[in-house]
Amino acid sequence: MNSYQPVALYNTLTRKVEAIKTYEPGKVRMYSCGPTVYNVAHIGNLRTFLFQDLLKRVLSASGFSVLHCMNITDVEDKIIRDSQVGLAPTANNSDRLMKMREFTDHFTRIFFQDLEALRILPANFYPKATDHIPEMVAMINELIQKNLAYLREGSVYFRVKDFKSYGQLSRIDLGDSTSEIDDRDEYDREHVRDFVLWKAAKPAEPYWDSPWGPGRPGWHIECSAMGRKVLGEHIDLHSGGIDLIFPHHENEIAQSEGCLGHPWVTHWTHGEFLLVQNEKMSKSLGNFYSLKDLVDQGIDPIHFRFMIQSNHYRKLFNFSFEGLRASKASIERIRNFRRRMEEPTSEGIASWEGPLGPLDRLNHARNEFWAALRDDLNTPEALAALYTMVSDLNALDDRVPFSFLEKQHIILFLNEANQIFEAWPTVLAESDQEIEALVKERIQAKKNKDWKRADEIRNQIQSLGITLEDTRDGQSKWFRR
RNA sequence: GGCGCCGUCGCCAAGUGGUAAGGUCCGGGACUGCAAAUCCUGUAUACGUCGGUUCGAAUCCGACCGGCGCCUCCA
Repeated sequence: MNSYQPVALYNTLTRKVEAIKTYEPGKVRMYSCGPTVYNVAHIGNLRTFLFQDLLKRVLSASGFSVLHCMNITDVEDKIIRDSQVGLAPTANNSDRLMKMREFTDHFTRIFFQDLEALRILPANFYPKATDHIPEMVAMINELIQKNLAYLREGSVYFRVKDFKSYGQLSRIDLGDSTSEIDDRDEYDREHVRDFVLWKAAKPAEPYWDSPWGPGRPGWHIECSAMGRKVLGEHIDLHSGGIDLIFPHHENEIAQSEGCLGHPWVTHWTHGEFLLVQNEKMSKSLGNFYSLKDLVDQGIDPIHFRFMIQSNHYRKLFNFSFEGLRASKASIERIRNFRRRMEEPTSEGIASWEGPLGPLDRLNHARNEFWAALRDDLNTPEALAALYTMVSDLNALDDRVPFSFLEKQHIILFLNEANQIFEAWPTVLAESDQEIEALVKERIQAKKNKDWKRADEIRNQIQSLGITLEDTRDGQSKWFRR
């Protein structure tokens, strides 16, 4: 039996922070709404994926084994619109499907590159919608048999009024029927709230054959069908951006629970938006930065990762380059401290005796760090505990140098924390013969009080991305930035 | 119009009833050939405004102001 620490997380379903309950002890089945691959992801999308990464890492570090499934939406209106450009009106369906696949493959590749650059842990499964048409068709059939769906002109719709708990997640009041008044619906549904499960194909659109004629799945059904196939009939955790609460997640619940006849997802969790210049980012507004845009400006993806991870996932966050600089400086502080702990210990340094020594302070910080993360992923508070420890131990080490053992314990904790933040190295820096030689030459120049030559060498070394630090004993340390 | 979120030091941000964590930036000092790193240090009488509840409120209640989101595709 695994031992694990409870993790509390805000549940959109209950609007409360509550401990994650798993269907199977110690094992979290987690489903995340992934990208719609009709363009490169913008940094707002990436914030959501970073939130899911944070959640997974905290769960893993707390002793849970996480089975994670993230879908790739590779069929949808915009994908069809943008992928069919250049095809002759007479093109046949297999050409159209192939063209669409080429189009989505391109953006899917970029998506995975972004995940890698941001050190987002891969999911166990990345099912694609177009690979699961039969599963979706089967699920729609089930809903029709249960009288929760109906056919209209080659399309199939979910009958919302017959799913009694509809609106439980988004708290939408179905009693408000004013919206029906001006209903002049293009799809001829029974009710405006009804949503499409299967969309009849229009001319010159790629399609799949179905019992209801040629068409393609509606947007919501893929998550219900693939989640069920991959993770089963009881999902512990389902996550996505806050905008997916309605209608997407509400509709997923309707479809899945309509079929299963029992609750499907225990814990729903949603990440807040990222704003840029206090405005919502969206692909349709065209005001978005991609990760590549940042990299082209010389920004390290890790700095972006850290900036996002140091803010609470349920709070609106305004992206700024100033914030990025602050994040970079914060990371440097931790890296500097880590390097200090790696330095060799002088002869005869013993460990602290009595209370309030470095290990006591370390343990205090460690407890606060994990408690904050396990309390609804409170990263700002977790990092505050870490920074406080860094300041505290820097000052203490100035007065009473740490022993080798003490430093080793501190490094272990930094490695532990890095399992979440992935922002500082966990291995010793490598050495380099050429740099070593230049540093020796500079030390000699310093001894000769040849400051000009000493500064020359330092500039040369710095241009290689290396920083020098002179020490009291006339030696010099160097490391890569 | 309906539902909901947010407003804490220049910037970021924790704290949600007991008397304002932390980071960053900027200034002063120590150390230093100069840097870098590190340390020390620099009045948040104060949490959008106004009222209320309370022995006590940034934290609860009400009103108002400001910003934002969802209700249609959206991370």
